Amino acid sequence: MTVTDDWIDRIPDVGEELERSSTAERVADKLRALVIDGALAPGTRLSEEKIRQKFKVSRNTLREAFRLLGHERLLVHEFNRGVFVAKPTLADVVDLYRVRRPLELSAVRGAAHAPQAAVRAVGAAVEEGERAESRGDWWGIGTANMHFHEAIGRLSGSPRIDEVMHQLLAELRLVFHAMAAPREFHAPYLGENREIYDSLAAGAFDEAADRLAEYFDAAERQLVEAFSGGRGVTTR
Amino acid sequence: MTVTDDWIDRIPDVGEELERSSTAERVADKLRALVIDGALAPGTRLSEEKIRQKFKVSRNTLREAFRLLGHERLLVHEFNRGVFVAKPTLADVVDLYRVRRPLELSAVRGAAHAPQAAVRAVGAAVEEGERAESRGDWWGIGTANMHFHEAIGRLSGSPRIDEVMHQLLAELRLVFHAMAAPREFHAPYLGENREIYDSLAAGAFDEAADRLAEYFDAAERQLVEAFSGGRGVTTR
DNA sequence: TATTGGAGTATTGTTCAACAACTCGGCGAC
DNA sequence: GTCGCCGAGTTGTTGAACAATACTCCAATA
Repeated sequence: MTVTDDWIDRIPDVGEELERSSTAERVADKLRALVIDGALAPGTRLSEEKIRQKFKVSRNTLREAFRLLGHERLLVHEFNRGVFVAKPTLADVVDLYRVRRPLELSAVRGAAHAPQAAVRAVGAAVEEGERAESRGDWWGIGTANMHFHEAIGRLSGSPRIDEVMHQLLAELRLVFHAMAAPREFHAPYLGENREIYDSLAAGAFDEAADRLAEYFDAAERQLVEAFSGGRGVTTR
Repeated sequence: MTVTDDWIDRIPDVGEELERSSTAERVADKLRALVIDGALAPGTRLSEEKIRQKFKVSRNTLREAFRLLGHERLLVHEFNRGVFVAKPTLADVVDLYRVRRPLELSAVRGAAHAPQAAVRAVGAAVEEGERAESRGDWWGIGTANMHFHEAIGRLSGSPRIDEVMHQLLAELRLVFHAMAAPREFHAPYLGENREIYDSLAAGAFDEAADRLAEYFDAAERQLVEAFSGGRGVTTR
């Protein structure tokens, strides 16, 4: 009411930042980390009672957390039987790539409209991977690879695509746990990631997309092979 | 044991069919229908106590249902404040199309690999829309349009894409409730849907995709307009 | 020997009641 | 007109209870 009053409009929308989290969400976060890091092997049954004791929350809250992770497909809820760590099948692997392909490719092809910061984030993920390799951190290479593809998805500037990508990649980590030799999987793609990024940074979007498409073909083929040959076809 | 024992392998995988559903899921189904049909206007607050009385379930079960619908983005859960029927903003509309575009277009472009039944389902949705129009059922036209695009998504043969599409379209119904004149929105596109299908059925996949792309541009433009001009920019 | 049936146990599904933590609106002090 | 406080109402979380279902083991049977 005094002199100017429109400064309020210039404050950059703090919005959701100060979200407090519910207990269920925090429990879900912990559980998610355990699943993704492989501490809980695919197929493991999560007993309500035992987990409840570990986390010291009520059964109801725990069940809410289970629901959350179920929606992310990291856990599967079988009625009256309990929740299990998801155990991706060959069909799941193929399906994951069926979703990633159109989303990531279109993100790259339309990257002309993406902000510079988003492109740079892709580069940062590439470097993260290279650093991890130089210190022999194979799990770090995998993480960096996830970040790389997450950054690519972010090029499209869509929160919903971000979320879908995030979920898909979390599921993919499960796939790695379920397959035969996860250690050597990511390293070969470090070079390709850099090439994709270089094309991208140079504005050669279609070229980057073509390279990415090749990556998809190769990676999917390798995964399918690991599943069929490796260590028994996750019978399920 | 006796003569032949492999008949068991020939039984066509009854699998998931006989899934029993939890109470929470049934409640979620009812609520979803209410939201989609517009019985609950966007922005409405859903009091736990009142809904609980209506549905005669416990508060815990109800909260589980809320969580489910929250994940579908039909409800938004504000911590310590309650759940509200989602109120899509202009940004949401744009985002929805950002996701639909790559998914549906790639589904159509790759429809050569889709089974005939999937293509026929697209045609069935077209006819469903034409029937609805002939009897002046404008809401039915909208439903048929949803089915049309859901069928298109199904061309890609990916369960995950199916699920994403289903959610996106449910959200889109919310958009219609939030905008100015939903009645007249769908009818103009009936003709285009048929053309897209005809191209598809004729095996002209790229042509079908191009038509679909035009549809996206037009529909998004119209929706954005309805949001900006119509009845105040859903301030939020 | 292999299969079926059933009792008992463990686990999940759902409800209920209680209390803590928080939001919202109003009222009074300044 | 702003600030702070109080109280009513709602949500968040817990714990206990009971019903419904699945799992295990053992005996009966063919």
